Amino acid sequence: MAATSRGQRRVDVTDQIMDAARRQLGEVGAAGLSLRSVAREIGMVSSAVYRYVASRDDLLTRLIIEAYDSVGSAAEDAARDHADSTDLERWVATASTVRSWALEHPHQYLLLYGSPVPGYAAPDDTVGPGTRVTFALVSVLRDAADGGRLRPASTPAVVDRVLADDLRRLAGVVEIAAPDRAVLAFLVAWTQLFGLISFELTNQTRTMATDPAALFVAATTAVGHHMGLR
Amino acid sequence: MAATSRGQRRVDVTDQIMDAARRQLGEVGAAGLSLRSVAREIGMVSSAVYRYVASRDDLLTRLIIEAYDSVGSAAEDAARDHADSTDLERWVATASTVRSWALEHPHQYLLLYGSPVPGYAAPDDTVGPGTRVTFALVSVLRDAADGGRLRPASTPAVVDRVLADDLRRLAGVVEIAAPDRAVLAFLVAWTQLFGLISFELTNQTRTMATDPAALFVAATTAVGHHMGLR
DNA sequence: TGTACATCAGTGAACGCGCGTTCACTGATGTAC
DNA sequence: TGTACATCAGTGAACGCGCGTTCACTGATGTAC
Repeated sequence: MAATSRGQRRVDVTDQIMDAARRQLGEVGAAGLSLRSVAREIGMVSSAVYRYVASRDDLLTRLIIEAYDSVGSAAEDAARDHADSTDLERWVATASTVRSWALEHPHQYLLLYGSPVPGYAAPDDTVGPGTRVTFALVSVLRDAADGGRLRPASTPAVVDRVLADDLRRLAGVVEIAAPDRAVLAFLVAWTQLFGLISFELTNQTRTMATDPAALFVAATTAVGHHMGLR
Repeated sequence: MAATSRGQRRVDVTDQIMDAARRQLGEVGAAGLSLRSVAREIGMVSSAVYRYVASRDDLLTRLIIEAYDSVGSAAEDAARDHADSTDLERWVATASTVRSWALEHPHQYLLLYGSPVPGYAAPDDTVGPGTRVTFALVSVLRDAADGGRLRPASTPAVVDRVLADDLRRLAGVVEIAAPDRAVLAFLVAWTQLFGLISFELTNQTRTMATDPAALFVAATTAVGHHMGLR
């Protein structure tokens, strides 16, 4: 019996394919990723990779799920590891972890949060993993709210009936007991977070900050504070 | 003499090329845009478009500049048209105009603020037009500051020396006389704005808001208020 | 106003490339008895 | 333990496609005298 059984070899080769795909994603971006060049890289004939992957779209889907799980678990870890810090510090730490992940895996980040890949429609399997980061971020707010430590700033109430309903519904979905304006502040914080990361990655902030990390921390602290975290 | 002189015809055909390119951008995205299909659409042979456009990259560059100018002037108009409103209303109006433009031209927006196009590097000509939107947004803050109407919220000062220098330098570049924390708040507002728009366009907020415009206004109002606008 | 020449727009063929996907095949690895 | 058969991984050729870009060419539009 060989040291590598048929089953073992199958997972090894699948790993090789995913590794190569991830590497190529990092070089040419999602739109340029091709099965043929993945096959070439691991020394296989192009038709052979069809034994492991159903199609190019299937490969993209796997990369997406993998990436979502990767950021997702990084964020979850950060939130868990900072359970003893102040709420605000914990928020900044979790957000910073998302940023670090993005800087380390720029193309994977852009695969998730950049332009849609032309001709590709993400299947429903990607939705679940996609919510992990957001839930990790929300958990910081929830714990603060549950602990009665939330001090949301009072902002002008431009929240109409429909929006108020949405905010309350959202609060229910993520199971937090926080006032509307805290939920709204979370949405602000959430979009600001990804907006700044995206701008950093696409160089829109190029000339702005000598120390981008410091800017990120300052911005994240400000919105976290505004959300009511202390 | 023909009604259409050689010179006139030249601009007509160039317009046709740009129109077709813009349309195709809207269908296949920037990565999928091809000179050959643009030529096909306007009933020309592919080599003929090289009389009007130096290369595919050149076409992309023109589309980018055109798009930057389009959002830029829309934002400038909005800021000008609301010069008599309150600062906060003016801010929300200008931001909403950017959002509307993005919803009307999603692929042009993504060309500017989505993932970089693989194999394409934007030349320096795009930098100038690219700053127009940002300057239009900044002008709202500047006018409020100049009028002595700015009431920036006090946020925890996690602004170290290096960042403070950057913020002061930025304030100089955009010629506003506002405290560090207002400049920081502007960067928050600016990234939040584009972050939310990007999330709307890529459907990340799909299930969240019944009325996305209401959410946008509420969010923009909150950050505008936080920036010190009233 | 008419002629000679220069400029320019558009043609069609070609080069060389890479892509996703299918299919009949060989040979090795496993399984049942 | 040995043999017969089934399963599976990988091969190589092929299909049909679209792409960017170059080049020698024709014929029409302009310009100078």
